[in-house]
Amino acid sequence: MQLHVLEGSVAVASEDTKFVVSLAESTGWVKLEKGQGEDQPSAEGGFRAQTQEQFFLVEAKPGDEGSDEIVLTISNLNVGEQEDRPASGQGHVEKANSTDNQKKAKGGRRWPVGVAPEVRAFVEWTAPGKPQEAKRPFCCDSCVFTSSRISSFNRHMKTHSTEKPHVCHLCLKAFRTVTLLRNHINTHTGTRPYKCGDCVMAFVTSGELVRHRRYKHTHEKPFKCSICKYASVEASKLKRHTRSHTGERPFQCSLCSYASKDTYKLKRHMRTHSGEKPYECHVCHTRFTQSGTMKIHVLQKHSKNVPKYQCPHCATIIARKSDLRVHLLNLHTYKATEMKCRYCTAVFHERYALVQHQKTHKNEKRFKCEYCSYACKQERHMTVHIRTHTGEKPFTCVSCNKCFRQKQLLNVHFRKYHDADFIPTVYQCPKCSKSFSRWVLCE
DNA sequence: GACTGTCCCGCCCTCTGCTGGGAAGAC
DNA sequence: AGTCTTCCCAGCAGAGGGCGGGACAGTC
Repeated sequence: MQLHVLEGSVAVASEDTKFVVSLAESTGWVKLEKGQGEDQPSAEGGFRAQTQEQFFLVEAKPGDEGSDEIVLTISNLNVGEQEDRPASGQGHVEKANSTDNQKKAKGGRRWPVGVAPEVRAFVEWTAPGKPQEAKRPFCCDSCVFTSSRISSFNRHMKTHSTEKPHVCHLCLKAFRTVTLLRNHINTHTGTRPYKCGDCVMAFVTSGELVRHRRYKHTHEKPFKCSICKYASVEASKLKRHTRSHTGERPFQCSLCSYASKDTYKLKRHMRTHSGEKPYECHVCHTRFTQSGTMKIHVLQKHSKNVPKYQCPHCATIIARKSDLRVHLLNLHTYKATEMKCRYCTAVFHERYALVQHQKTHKNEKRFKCEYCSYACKQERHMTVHIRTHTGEKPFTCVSCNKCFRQKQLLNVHFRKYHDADFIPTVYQCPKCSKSFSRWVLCE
């Protein structure tokens, strides 16, 4: 008996015979088990909607003696395609670090060597209990890929291969397809076929142009955050944004406890360990770890018309916005606890008001002598003045025991009368040329 | 096979805001 | 002279925009 299997359907020799396709693991053969398949796809299953038919050669043999089984060998008629293709298991191992949707290898059956991927896909598709994914019968056993077309499936299976036959003659980098190689070579030559109609930008691939247009012109942001209003042009940006909600920090510093939400921040953070300062001020050649820091430096230090920030509550002008914030926090924030004036009984809840109030005491001669009308601004001056009333002279000369009310007076006395090296300052009047011990201008 | 759109990773940039050390002035 | 306060400044992290480019699947 000879059967052929149309893509997505089973053609059988007898109209009233149904078969269950299963794998004989020990031999690598595929069995069609006769007569158990009420829930199996029938020949009338209706999967003939393909434009391109792929044929398999199915050879039938009698099963074990006494059994009712018919053993079929299914082989791909497109032998030439298969011969160049490594076993898919190998491809799966190579692909283990590939993209997420490619990573999720299914934990299905172990296929013996020599069973063509198409056969596996078809058998998987017809396996008992397998939900019928309508019109996508070709399922990769190394990942979640499914396809309705054998051509797409065949092409997909090559992604599990390491074969990259198309090599760039400029940098020797290899690619799986001509298209990829061509795009790559365009990056060498600067060829940018996809030009933006609204600006001068041009790109190597159409995808880059589409993305550019979304960023710059259409502002279409298809990827929307389910938690906040954030929306992005790219899925990766939404993924990065989502980490600000989840707190996830996948990128761990190897030298400290810091972990970042994206690779760039980790790279930037590593400069704090290496001491690298890649940004140099073109004027004073000071180096900085971040470009933004340097930019602020240049603006504040080397630019005319430096922007200043006026405090909305007082006349203070501050160079940096962040410092204005500190100023507002320190001086203009309401404090529940009362702040008392150090000179009087007034109380305030805002530090700025307190400081302003205390300045009103600044020129006050708050210290008044209880013996005379003398008044002064500082307590230490009053202390000295009080001695004129009490007669107290606490500073005594160690050489002659003469006493003084002020330390400065004692010092002057000591230098003048007991210091052999003392040379008195002489002030000469420019008019009469007379000499004086202190500055005097003659009339 | 070629074209196209999508996805993903990576890189770099800007803007923003917080922090702490140091200088300078006030007290 | 010592202490306190304010401002200047660089360091550094958070968040997001924009682009480069490789990989891959759908379609013709």
